[in-house]
Amino acid sequence: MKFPKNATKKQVLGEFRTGGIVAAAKQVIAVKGFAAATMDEIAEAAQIAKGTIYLYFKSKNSLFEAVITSIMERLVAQVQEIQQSSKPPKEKIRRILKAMLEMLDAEQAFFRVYVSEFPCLLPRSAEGSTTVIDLDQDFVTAIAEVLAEGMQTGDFITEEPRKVAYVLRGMTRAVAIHKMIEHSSESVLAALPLLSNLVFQGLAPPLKRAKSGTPRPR
Amino acid sequence: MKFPKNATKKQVLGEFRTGGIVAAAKQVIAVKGFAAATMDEIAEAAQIAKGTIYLYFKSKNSLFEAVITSIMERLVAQVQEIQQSSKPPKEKIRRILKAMLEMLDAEQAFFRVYVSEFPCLLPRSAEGSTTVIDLDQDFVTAIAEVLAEGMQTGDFITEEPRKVAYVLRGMTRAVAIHKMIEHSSESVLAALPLLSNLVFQGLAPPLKRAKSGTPRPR
Amino acid sequence: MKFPKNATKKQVLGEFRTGGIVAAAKQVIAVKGFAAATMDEIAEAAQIAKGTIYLYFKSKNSLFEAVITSIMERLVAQVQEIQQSSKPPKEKIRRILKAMLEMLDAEQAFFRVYVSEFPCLLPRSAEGSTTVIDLDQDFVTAIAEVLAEGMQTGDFITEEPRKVAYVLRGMTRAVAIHKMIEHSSESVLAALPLLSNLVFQGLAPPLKRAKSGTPRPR
Amino acid sequence: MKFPKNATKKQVLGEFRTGGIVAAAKQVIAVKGFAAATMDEIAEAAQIAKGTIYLYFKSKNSLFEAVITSIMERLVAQVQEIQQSSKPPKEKIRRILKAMLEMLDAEQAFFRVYVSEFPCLLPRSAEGSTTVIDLDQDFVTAIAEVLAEGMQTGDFITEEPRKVAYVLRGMTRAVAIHKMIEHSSESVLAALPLLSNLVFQGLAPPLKRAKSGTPRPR
DNA sequence: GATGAATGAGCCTTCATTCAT
DNA sequence: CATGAATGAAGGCTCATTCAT
Repeated sequence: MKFPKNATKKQVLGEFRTGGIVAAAKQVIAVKGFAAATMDEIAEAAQIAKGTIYLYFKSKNSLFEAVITSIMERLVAQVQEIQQSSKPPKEKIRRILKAMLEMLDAEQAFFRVYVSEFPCLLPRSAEGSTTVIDLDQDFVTAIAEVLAEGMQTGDFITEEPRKVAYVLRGMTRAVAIHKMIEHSSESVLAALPLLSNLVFQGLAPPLKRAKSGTPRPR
Repeated sequence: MKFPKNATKKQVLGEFRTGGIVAAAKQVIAVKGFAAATMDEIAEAAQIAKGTIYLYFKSKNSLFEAVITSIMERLVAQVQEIQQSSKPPKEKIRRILKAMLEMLDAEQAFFRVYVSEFPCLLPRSAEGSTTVIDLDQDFVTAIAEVLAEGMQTGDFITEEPRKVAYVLRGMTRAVAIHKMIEHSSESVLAALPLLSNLVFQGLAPPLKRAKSGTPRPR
Repeated sequence: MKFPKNATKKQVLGEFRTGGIVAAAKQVIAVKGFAAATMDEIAEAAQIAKGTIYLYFKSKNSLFEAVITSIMERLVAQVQEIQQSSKPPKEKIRRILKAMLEMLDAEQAFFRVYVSEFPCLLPRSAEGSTTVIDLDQDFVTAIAEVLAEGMQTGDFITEEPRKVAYVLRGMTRAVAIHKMIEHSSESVLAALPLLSNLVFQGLAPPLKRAKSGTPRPR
Repeated sequence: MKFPKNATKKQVLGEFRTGGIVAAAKQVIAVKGFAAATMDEIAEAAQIAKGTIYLYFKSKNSLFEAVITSIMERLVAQVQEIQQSSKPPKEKIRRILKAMLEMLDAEQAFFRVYVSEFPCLLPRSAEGSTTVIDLDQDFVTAIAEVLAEGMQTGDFITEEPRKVAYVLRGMTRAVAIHKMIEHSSESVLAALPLLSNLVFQGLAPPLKRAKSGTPRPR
């Protein structure tokens, strides 16, 4: 009666359910925010019974963690792939910025909450898993390593690559916030040249510029 | 029976209570977050009865608005003062960055929520006053005008000063997030050189363009 | 220092305050109903401080009792005067009906609650005084005695004068309810002929009985 | 999984709960009055958890509406059935009076509030449904039409059938109030002959009586 | 006496979680 | 496994009452 297939079936079904619940939760959270999202609404959006959610998630908080994780995992994977590729550091940074901006465009609806209530969830992660924090660390680490690499190649001047990694992320988020508050119709990705320039010049070794002339013509 | 003094006394007492409640709320929110902070806790922290809060604030939301406003007002005032001063644009930007970083150091406990749930509150502000949004707009506008000024003096090259203003703020917040997550003991203000450099170089007219004079010759 | 005049003054002032509070309470209750009327509103309507009410009334309930009493006292006085006058019974009943209808017109605003929540207050009267119940009893008794008198004169045939007294009152109230619900612009008093007729004919000794003597011959 | 039976089971359970809650609410309200009745007490009386009530009723007010409606619906149905029957008008009125008095006996406990705070609830009905007002209108209309019918048959003299309909109801309520206040052990229904007589004579065309003799023998 | 700021018990309502079916 | 009715703890808010001024 118990084939291996059966186990697989269950696993598949399980992942199917899990995915549907997470997707539904993401959608509801995007509209209502973390606190205001109720299990009833999520269950309805997922077209399952409320009790069923508790077969796959220990609690509301663990579901929310899964939601954030599902977004971060993809982004972290992309960034790590870029980091481990064989492009020059500046190109890597450009691609990372691009990936972040694209994610912000894609998850725009969810973003309001993603940025906003995210740190609020950090303490709660302590409950069960440290996955969200861990993922965030992986993300930052990947960027920091690209920066460190760029320092060795002379592309960047950065004494605190980790801190700068946070700053890069903060810059991309800021663009999304700008779009959100000012109701811009322009895509977040459109800010890529602006941010690239800012970063490349900003992190460039100052000597060259000092050599070539004064910024303020007179 | 009705001296001016009497009125003053009440006003003073009123502001005293208001201030105490806001301070208590700020503290509780800093620990628990907006949603999790309860009026009971805030009342206890303020050492008054729960009902008393409602003598000074219409609702939980309006109290939270007052908390955010109390922080933003000071920062906006500083930034506007800097903007209207007669310093060169770069110095203005440096001072604005400094003010933001100092605020983040001062409100460190509250910051987790300030950054985090801030956008979440924007829609709610519509309820009563538009003060929070308005303040935020004033804040961004002040920075954007300094950037615009810098563009005319040739210090900065920025086609979208407003968007860049958001980016500058995002960068300072990122430093606070870095400190928070990595549990750094270093002050947020310590990142001022890093950010100043990044911004000044990042926004500086590119060398080629600096050489050739006007960006768009005609 | 303590003249009799002083005492009088206090008494006068006391009654002045009491009257003002009762009037204010009546007005507020008329608009909001007993339960929804708050001491704050009453105080505001009376243009005094909330605490002052408690100098003259033990509690919200006792204030409400005073409000009802103030209305009933006048009506009871009128009815008793009519009862003790030397008019024929039918004329007395007519005048009593008129007095009740006029009261309902006069207290129209308050009536919604007077009729409505009045019995609800009866149990509460047990708290302090039995005045409201007592007044109501006096009222009913006066009418019942007129009916009894009319029975002796042969004007009415009523085996249960008390019960009929309640019915008469119920009829007048019904007219007020009709006006209230159907939003009639006609005065309640306009129903006096209708009610008089109904009562005089309804309570008149039946023809057969008048002729044959005993109602059930055999 | 989804038999019609299943649906029925739920429906049955739902009606069971609804009925139990309404019954419990009716009982609590009868003792405490509308305003003083708390959801806690009602839940306890219904032997369910407080939250369960909200599965079946949107709010305290809607529960109260359901309570009143549950009583009125039966009465209105009875009265309409009587009105549409083929009895002579006088018999119809007698039966309507009987139905009203029986209802008052049956709902004696609840009556104090039914009469009392009922008009107070009318404005609130506007919130959701107009059912309570509608039912009341149907009730009055049915009676008024019987009266109009009686006018055509020459049984009654009534220029304002609607107003008289209110008066008839007011008379029956008065009997219940009499019983309540005077703590009579006699049933309310016992007043049927008294009221019938009063109404039939009171509404009878006066000419016949004038013909057959003088009301006041001398 | 008069005031009105302060109190805190108590209310309605929500919603995460459970468990019998 | 899935369900969804039931639960009950907890929160925001009101308001009658008190008391220091």
